[in-house]
Amino acid sequence: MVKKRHRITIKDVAKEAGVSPSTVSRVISNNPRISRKTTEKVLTHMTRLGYQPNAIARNLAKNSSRTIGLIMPDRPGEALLNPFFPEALRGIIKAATQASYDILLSSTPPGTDDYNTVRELVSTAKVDGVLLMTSKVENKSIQYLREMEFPFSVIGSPYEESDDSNHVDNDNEMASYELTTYLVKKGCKRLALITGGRFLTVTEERIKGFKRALKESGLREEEGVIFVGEFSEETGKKYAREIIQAGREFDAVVATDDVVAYGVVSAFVEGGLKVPEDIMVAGFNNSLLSRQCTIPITSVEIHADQLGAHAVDVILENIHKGEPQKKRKVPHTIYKRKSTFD
Amino acid sequence: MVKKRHRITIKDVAKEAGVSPSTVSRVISNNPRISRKTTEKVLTHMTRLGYQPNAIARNLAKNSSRTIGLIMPDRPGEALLNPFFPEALRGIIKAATQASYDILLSSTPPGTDDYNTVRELVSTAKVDGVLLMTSKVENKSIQYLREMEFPFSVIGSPYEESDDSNHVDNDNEMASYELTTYLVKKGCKRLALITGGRFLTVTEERIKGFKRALKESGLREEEGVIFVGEFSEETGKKYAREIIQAGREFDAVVATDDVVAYGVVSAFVEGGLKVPEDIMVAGFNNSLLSRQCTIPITSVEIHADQLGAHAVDVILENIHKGEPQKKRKVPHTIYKRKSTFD
DNA sequence: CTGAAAGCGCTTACAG
DNA sequence: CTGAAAGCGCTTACAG
Repeated sequence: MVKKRHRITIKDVAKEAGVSPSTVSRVISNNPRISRKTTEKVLTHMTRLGYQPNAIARNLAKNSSRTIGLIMPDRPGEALLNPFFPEALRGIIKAATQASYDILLSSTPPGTDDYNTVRELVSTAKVDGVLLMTSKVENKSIQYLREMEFPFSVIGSPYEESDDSNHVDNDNEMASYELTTYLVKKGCKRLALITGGRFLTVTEERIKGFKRALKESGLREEEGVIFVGEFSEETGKKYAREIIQAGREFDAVVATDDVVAYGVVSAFVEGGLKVPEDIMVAGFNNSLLSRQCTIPITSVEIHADQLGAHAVDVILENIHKGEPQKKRKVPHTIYKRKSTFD
Repeated sequence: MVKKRHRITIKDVAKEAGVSPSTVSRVISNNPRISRKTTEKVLTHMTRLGYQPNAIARNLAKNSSRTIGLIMPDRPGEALLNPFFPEALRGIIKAATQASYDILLSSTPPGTDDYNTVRELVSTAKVDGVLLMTSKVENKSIQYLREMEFPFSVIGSPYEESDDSNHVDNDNEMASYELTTYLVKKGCKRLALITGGRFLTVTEERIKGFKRALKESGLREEEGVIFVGEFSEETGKKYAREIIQAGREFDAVVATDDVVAYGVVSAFVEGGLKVPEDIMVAGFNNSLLSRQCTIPITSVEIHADQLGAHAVDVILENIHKGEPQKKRKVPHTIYKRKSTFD
């Protein structure tokens, strides 16, 4: 049941305005061949009747949905830990709205593969393009989308060596390089880098940037030590304690995420070290934590909203040009806080 | 350009299976009147051809989009401050997916009114129901949806005295009551409540619960003092300092949000007070901050995911029954942490 | 149990 | 500049 409220259609408008539905349709789509006079007449009746074209019918006729399918991270818990997700979403929505595209939200039930969701969206014609926020490594979805020549984009970077078209990411190598260089300029001479898993592209890139910074700053490679861990406070604490106990005289730690950096700072403070006086600490993602903890932590803002907006743009270009787009890099910003002041 | 890849349709399947499109359609929708034999034959060809019904066409024919329009908070910055938003989203997606509904994401450009977005979604037939996550107070959208008898739901509570059907919220009065009672049982005898603006329903409800707890615990009304502020760290610090300077002997502070509670704790510590030994502090929302700060803060978990899931359910019921649904309350959980241990 | 036909509300060659 | 007609890919009374 619910309202049987006669939905007013293009025919109603046509009748009222004394023209054919074709003409009304042309007015709707701003077809220049319609005379001013007719256009105005039709418009008058359209607004008078409060007419809005039925999007579904239009989509069917035009064989396009003007909708982008958004595939969310499969581990939603992760999304809660940093502001990345909602910020990216904001950028996505803004860019899509601007282009008059809608966003269809999909998520992959835990344990399931993105692939099924993506296939469903594509094959049911619900969307004109797919935006993958998922960081799944082995990505069947991307492969499928390429094979179907279906417009898409991915936030993040692909495996090394693989095709990076349609990807949107920060320049992680550069960010790591700049952050490290900044610390060296502050006088640090022996630096530790705590990364996430080696299988992540971002890890490789940050290591590269870290090493390049040391080299270009004239430090020997041995002055930079790399610790591999996870995106957790525990990882930070663990390596910080190790650093203290080993008595290795580090004067700076760069952590791959603020949560890790936070763990590092905590353990140092507990261990009697002063941050930043004895040792400096910096992180990535400019999270709430980095700003609000007792010793605010210098951190790299990755501009998640821009990542999202660019990802939308890539899809739109892919749609319009009919071919994959070059990888896009989004600039970062380093926020300097107490943890690296002297 | 782009793939002209002949999309396979119901006609293709019909031809291959040697039946009419009507029959294929009935197989798709599990119509029981089709013989087993025919059904199987059709299914075989469907899977062989990899056929998927075109959702747009189906929606047009059925005059339903099987889509819920999600209206996001208009101040997205706010969403970043606590895990509410992504968690609610998770619940929404889960519930919608389960019912095979899609989620269409909309946001209101800053400064604009929700109302326009809502109107557009409704009048273009893009959605079958609208879920409002916005906490806008003066809500034209709700009024409009009611007038149109269009299915919807709202996360949050309406103004006092106004119609609360289709709303989903926590029992804020009860949560506040329980938290306060817990503190009194811990031995606290003089309590402060720091709230958000008085114009918010949630504020009124928390005040009620706070007062009721004092009364039922046998404390006089004067033992409970209410401070009105904002959802900010500053508010917390300001009132904490005031409390210290005035020398008023409080032994507990309940803050309406963890950020506020965090501010309170910081100011107390700076002022030489010990938490929880000298004074206990508790907050709401069980945010990352409450768990990870130096002195972890007791906090009320509002189960945002459940709020989201229930909001979807309300819409679905509204759709099926064709009438507004009763307000739903989602239970809360108090997480006890160091800030209230003795 | 199955099919032919009309319809959902638009768009767009085609013809004038 | 405008209209009649066919079509987008489904669904669903109606008839048998």
